[in-house]
Amino acid sequence: MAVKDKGTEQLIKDTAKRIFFSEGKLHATTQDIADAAGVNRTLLNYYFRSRDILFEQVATEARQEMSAVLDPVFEAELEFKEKLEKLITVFMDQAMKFPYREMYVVTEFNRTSRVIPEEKKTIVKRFLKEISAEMDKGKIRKMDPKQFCINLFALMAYPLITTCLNKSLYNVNDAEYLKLMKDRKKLIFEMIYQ
Amino acid sequence: MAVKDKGTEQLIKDTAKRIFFSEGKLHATTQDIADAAGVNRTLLNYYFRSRDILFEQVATEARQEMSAVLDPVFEAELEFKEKLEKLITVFMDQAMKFPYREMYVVTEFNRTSRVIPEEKKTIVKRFLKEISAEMDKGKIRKMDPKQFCINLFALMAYPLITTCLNKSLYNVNDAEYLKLMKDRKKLIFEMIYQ
DNA sequence: ATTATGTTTAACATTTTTGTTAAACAACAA
DNA sequence: TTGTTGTTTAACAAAAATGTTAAACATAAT
Repeated sequence: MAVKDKGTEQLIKDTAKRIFFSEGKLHATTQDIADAAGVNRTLLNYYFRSRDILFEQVATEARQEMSAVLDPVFEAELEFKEKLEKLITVFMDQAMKFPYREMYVVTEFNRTSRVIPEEKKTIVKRFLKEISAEMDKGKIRKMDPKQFCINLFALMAYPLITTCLNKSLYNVNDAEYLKLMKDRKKLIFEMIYQ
Repeated sequence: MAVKDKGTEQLIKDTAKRIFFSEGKLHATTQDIADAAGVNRTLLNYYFRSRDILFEQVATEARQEMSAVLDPVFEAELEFKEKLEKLITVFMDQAMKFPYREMYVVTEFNRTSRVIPEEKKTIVKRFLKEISAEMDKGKIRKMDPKQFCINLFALMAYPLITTCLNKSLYNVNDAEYLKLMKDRKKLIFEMIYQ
């Protein structure tokens, strides 16, 4: 019945991630997750003690996966232009796979007002400096570098957390919306980098 | 104790809206709402029969309020440039007051995959045509009009649903973030209209 | 075959959240 | 006063979600 390859513990976590981050059911119950994983609900307690711990663990891994993918790009020794292109590609590929992960992190953050680790803030600060330097060079429109950063992430993240609404609003099917999202990579770059 | 001016029923709805849309506690319990309103929880059942009905009613009003504010702008007899400026001002003022209303509508939409009324789709179609015409005039960068629309709403909405996260990430206080958001009105316009 | 170990299950217990009822209360009219 | 209406409350009931326990099960080591 259950796929035992990677072990039940991993299966449960993967299922929880799928339900939360791919299907967007951010408030699924332990029973929902157990059913989707094809295991007895008790196993969630056996492996994770409590629902809160499972949720926290999954959320932490979500943040870590996001960092694991983005940090190397932020810290890469690349020209700003290349870094920006890379960032857009990497972020959007992730967000297309887990359209609700971003939203989950945001809502969780609102709920708990978690503290952002200094190391993360340092990365952001360095990126803001790079943006500033690029503005001085005249490569991008002059503005508060924070605004540039906010624009960038807004353009990347929002269309993916509103996928469902947009498909309905603009009358496009899955394939067409996927194409729109793929096209956005180039489009976003052209919008913010001149 | 309770402010009885507008009646308890209205007080409960207003409190629910505040908790959901201003404070972002999208999954507050009936007890949470009753406490915040300073009334007995039973009153929520007395006035609304069930939690679901209260939630549905509040969600419906949220959509109506959003429409009441946005539709007149969409349908106004204005030059595209003026319409766009107006739209940005109106939408962002609303979103600053109820930063989570947008997110609530999105998550609710994901959960229930509600059908969007034809009348709403018509408004969107007309707006897309206006965008198209403006591109032909060379007033805005050429692209799929849907992409233009997606960009616009992304730039307006996302920074407000990530307020909490951004303040922490960029080390800015409430006042500074408010200024950033106010400045965005002009900035967004300049970004998408040349 | 037996023991030991980790895994899974069913049955039960607890907690949290929601819904119902009947009675108390206040304001007002007859 | 009494009755009427709508509002509020406390006590209770029910449902939903979560957590615990002990026993069954499988597998491999002794």
